[in-house]
Amino acid sequence: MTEQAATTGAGAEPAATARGAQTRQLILDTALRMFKEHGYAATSMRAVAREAGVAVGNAYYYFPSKEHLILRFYDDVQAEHRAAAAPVLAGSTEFADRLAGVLHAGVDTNAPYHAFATSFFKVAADPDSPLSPFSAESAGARQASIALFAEALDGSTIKVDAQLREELPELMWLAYMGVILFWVHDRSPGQRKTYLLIDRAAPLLARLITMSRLPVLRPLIREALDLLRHLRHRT
Amino acid sequence: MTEQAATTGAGAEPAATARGAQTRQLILDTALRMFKEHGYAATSMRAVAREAGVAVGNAYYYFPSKEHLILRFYDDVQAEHRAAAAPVLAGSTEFADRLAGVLHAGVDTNAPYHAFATSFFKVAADPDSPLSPFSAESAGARQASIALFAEALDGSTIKVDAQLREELPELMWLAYMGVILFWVHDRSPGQRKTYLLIDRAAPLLARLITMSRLPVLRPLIREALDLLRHLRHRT
DNA sequence: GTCTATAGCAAGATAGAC
DNA sequence: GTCTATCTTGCTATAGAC
Repeated sequence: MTEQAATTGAGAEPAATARGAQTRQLILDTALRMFKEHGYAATSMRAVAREAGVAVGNAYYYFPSKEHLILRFYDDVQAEHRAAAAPVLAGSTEFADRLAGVLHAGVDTNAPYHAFATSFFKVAADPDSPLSPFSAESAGARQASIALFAEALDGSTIKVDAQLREELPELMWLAYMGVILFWVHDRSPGQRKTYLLIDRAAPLLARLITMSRLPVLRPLIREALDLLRHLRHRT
Repeated sequence: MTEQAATTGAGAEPAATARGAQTRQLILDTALRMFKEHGYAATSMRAVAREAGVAVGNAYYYFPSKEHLILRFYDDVQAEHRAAAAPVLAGSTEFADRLAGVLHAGVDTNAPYHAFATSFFKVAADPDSPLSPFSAESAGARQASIALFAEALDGSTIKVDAQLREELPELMWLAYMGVILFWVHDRSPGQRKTYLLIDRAAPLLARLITMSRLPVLRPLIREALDLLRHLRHRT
């Protein structure tokens, strides 16, 4: 079992001594609890500090900004995601099952936070925010997540066009982002529509990927991949 | 100049008397000018009020929040989209050209404001906000936009599977939302990557849509459409 | 290296008098 | 409708204690 998700390059948040680590954890836990209870926007740094029994300055000593509190939270969720996905990755070699399983696990780990996920989703939507899934600061968590999808692909028996296979883990991660986007907007009880989407779209994608080697589709796929490579890099 | 864009159901912003309407317009014009000059974040409500020669409270009397100032602005831009798309819709019957043309027009009209478009985007990304493109309140604007894509489709010579054709305008609009999402994150000079995406993805989509009638793809398309119908309605 | 206390800034937003 | 005064909040600064 992999213990360590790659850490976000979020910058040093001091925790040299044991006492320091404890204080930092206290602040983080307090903040996340309050976020869950009252939402992100409605929870002020002053309130977090008061509730945790520390000075405001102390909170800022450990976390450069309010948003960085959530960044840490992302890391935790990502680590849980991998753990939650482990069973299905050990149990099936069917691509559709493995993909659906990892997506399921992703939504499951986020489920307890659906209520306040919306309140900080708008923060994550800002391209300039370190919270953006595309930002440099979240590169660590992103790479760890992509690696999880690579694992889902590699352990499957699906036959994939060689060029497509190279890009597929990142594309699967993109699909995951799409699922999260849907999930955030999903108002059905228990977000059951999101699960419906996963369970029915995964086999569809598996069939489409299998068909990627057909002569009719291959040139289309190749051109799409070429476009993707042009678009990927910044600037 | 088009007076009325489809209104966002953004709520009443008082303009009872003639003088009131004048004051409101003054505040709006001043704000938009300053946004364009210095960006959204760098323009404070105090500065807007001072520049317009009114009190801060007065600005808030007409606009519930700083973000609502942008909303009004966005309405104006939206109105330009249809006008900007008119030439290409009158000039070609090729589906790829028409789709690319409408998408181009959409990005073009937004282009001058890319720098502070992210500010609006943050608000629109919040599922609870009436400004969300998926919200009930923005249904009017959304339908108008979808109608524009329906026009792009109907005026083209492309052959489409009957069931797919029914859903295609909405799917094209969804693709447009995706393009905007990409555009907001696009840091390349002049957002040239967004134009690259449009110009190369549109022909690809056209080919894919044409192929939707092939026996290999048809069942896949049918199932995807069935899923789409299950997911569309709220709750 | 940790942590407190307090003061203060600029900004978004509001209350209530006129 | 319009103003002034005030509140709240993210965040910074400083100075010092253990």
